[in-house]
Amino acid sequence: MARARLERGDLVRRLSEVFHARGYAGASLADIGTATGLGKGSLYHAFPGGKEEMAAAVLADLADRFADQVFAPLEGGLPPLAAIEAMFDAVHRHFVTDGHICLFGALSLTSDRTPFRARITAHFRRWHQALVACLVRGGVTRAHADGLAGETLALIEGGIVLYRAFAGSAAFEALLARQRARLMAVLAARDSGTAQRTG
Amino acid sequence: MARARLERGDLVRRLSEVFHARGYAGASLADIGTATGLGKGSLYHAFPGGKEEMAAAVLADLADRFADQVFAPLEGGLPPLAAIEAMFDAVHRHFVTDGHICLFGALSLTSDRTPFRARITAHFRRWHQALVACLVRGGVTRAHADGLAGETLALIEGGIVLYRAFAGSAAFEALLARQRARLMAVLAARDSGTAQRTG
DNA sequence: GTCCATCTGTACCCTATGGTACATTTGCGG
DNA sequence: CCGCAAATGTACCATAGGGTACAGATGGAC
Repeated sequence: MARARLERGDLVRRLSEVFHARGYAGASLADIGTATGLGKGSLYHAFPGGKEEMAAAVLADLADRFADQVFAPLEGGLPPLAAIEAMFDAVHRHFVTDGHICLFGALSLTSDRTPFRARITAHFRRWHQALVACLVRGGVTRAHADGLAGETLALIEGGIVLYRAFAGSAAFEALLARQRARLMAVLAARDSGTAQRTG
Repeated sequence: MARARLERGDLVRRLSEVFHARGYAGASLADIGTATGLGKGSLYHAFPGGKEEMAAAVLADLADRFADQVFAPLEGGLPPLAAIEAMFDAVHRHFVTDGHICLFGALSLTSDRTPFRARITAHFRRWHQALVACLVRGGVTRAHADGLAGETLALIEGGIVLYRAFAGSAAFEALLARQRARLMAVLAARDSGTAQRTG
């Protein structure tokens, strides 16, 4: 069998870049062909479902990455403090170091009736729940954890908007550091039994 | 002269809804025609520049609204506390009551080289600066104000992402209330001379 | 009522779009 | 070296895309 020119992982990464740069509706097959160096034949061989399947693959890849690097630490047995540090490290690595975008967020804003709506909701819901659970394990009340988790997600997603709007990661990185410190402080306070409120 | 079927304001609002629902690239002239009830003739009469001019008009309208309802209170002579309340009221009204989206944020995420890049940057930069200036007038140090302003913008933009992802405004409204309270607390603390840190 | 600029719908144009068909190449298993 | 399935490029298709041309409708000014 003829070897594929691109490993599937690389191919999906290229696709991710195209959708990132042009948006789903804005990414034409010609763009995709240029970005991947592949003709339609190869693309439709790899993704018989066409553009929609390509985007689905990118989303699935993103979901996997998050499952491994973000959700697993939060949901797993790691101590809450370490889990949250791991989450922020992963987020920083993903969005700053690797220069990715949150395609979930972009698709969420872009179109009302995207075929990916369910995936988007599931992604954020899982992230939120994992973070809440982790904070609760760290001794935070559920109500307080709920607020903190929503705030954290919003800061990250909004940070990415500003990241792109300002064409620089400084503001985004500052937001990450700030929220990381806030969560650390809350957990530390709970740990030492103090009833201090930070929200 | 024949009277236009739609006031320009209404027309722009309809356009806003279409771009909101489909994204810029995803909104076809057919969609726009359906949403406005106008044929191409009328549309191109009102916007000779086509789709791009339509989107520019929507953005200009949005910018005007923000200038009036958000920037003016912050930049004007209003007491900082009242100005910030006004800002949150306007944001709530705009995004929740009126059900609008932040087209700036959506466009920011969607495509790298959009012709609206400069407008997007300008919008967020002005908002950020106005908020910083207002907080500084309220006695907050510039560095602290800078952090708080970035955080506030990110929470609002990220809140909109979650708003749409969860298909409900509850989380967004909670975020608004939370951040409003936080800024109020900071200003109140400064006002009473306390050195309390909240970030 | 007439006039004329404004406004509007329709028919049309060219291009780019997503998608298909298929002949050709590639390279592992034997 | 051969066979064969995987992988690929090219030519092609039907349609929808944005945009233009233009004839007709509209309605205030006079």
